[in-house]
Amino acid sequence: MKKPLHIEISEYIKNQIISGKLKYGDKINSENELCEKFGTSRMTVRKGLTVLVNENFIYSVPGKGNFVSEKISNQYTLYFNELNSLKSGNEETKLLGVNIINPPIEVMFNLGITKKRKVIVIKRYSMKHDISIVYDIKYIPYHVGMPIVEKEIHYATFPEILAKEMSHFEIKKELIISGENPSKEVQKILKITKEEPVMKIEQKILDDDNKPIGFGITYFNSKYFKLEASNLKSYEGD
Amino acid sequence: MKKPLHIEISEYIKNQIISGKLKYGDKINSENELCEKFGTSRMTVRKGLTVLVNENFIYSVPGKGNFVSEKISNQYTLYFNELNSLKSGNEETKLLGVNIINPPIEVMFNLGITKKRKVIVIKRYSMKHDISIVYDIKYIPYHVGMPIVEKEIHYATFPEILAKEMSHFEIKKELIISGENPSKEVQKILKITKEEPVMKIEQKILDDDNKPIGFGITYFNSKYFKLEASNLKSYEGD
DNA sequence: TAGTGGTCTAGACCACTAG
DNA sequence: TAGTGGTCTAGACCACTAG
Repeated sequence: MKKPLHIEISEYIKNQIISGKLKYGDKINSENELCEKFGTSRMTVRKGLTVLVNENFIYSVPGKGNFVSEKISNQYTLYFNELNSLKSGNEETKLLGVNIINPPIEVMFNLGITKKRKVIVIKRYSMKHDISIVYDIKYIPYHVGMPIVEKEIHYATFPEILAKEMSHFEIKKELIISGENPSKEVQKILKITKEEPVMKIEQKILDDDNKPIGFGITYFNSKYFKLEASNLKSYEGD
Repeated sequence: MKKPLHIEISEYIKNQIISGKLKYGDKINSENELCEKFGTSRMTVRKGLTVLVNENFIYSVPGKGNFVSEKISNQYTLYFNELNSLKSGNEETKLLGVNIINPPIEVMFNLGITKKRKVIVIKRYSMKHDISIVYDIKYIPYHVGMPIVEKEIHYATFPEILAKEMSHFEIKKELIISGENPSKEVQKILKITKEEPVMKIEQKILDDDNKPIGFGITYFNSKYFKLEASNLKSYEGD
């Protein structure tokens, strides 16, 4: 397996950065210098540099050159799947009920709707070894003729449920994570006392125009569940 | 501002996907078809497609063609800065103390060290409008001659503190987020009772060989702080 | 065998930068 | 004015796919 030349070029620059030879703000070799050094054409050099630009190792300033980026960042990648968070696979998801109701205030606010608009509520919870760990509530603005498929509701994640109604591209998802003492309802489902804290994750799904199309709240028993995040990105993280 | 041709090509494909004309698994026009359609050369077409590959809209199968990706994912981007989480800027960070101690068990475990190895502890907290919101503790394995700069300890984030010791590239960072009842120490600093839950964020910094080089715990008063994440990526999220 | 994407060449013209 | 990166062309050869 011979490495393509453009990969060799990007690794050459990357090594200069990792080894410390090049530091933040430094100018790297110009494209023409790299062409000469590797005996190749500019298109090949540029292909190698594009990789580094995408990985945020370098940035380019037209007319001046390519420069090393500041790499320290506060950015992490987090995976959140409200049903499958307990990765072991021993868990069991139960559907508590599906109803059409008048929206509570919190839901009106988060979905940007008035109290006249009915919403569908889906309540589910997950157990593992007979311990209730997750309680999940979803709210979706109701409109007549909405196809609600039992199997989906039972096993699908929120984006999956909503994807049926729209192109599944360009969905915006937001999470708000907090800790709180459980309400009576949550205490009952998770079988905990008021003093045992839960992690609350609010999930908002927005369409292309930033209009909310779904709002969910997931409560986790803090004793049995922790969220994890890291700065290593992987594509298709399911 | 005339748009570059390769951008027009990538937007053309993107629109086909967003509008639903192309769905998951569908084959998009071949590169040669796109060349003809846009009256351009293959390199330009490929440049347009590369953008879509990087954004995970399409993937290519050599010998067959380019295909639309599955876009639903559970991946979110989270920004975490233990000192600057209270974005408003009204907050004030105070240094409680720096000490060299024998590591507690939790720290030994997370740093992968024995009890013989001393660690540096840095304790800081942040207030906003006279309310303590964040209590932050950092542990770093001690070695002689370690340059500890007062100003850095006071104001720098964990990766920044550690970056001095190594190339700041290729740092791996992991977060574990949970909810819990505060210990006596945390109660005192955050001025809360045992019943008021805190959000606990453990931060582990690893070097290239996955060896821990720093461990931190940040406690947030849940009443005043929530973590946010979304699926929109932005580079340089500071 | 015809078509596909992957790599690469050797040029070109452009706007911009900085002395 | 010389050098830089941004865009684009019109080719080439390759390995792979699938009928």
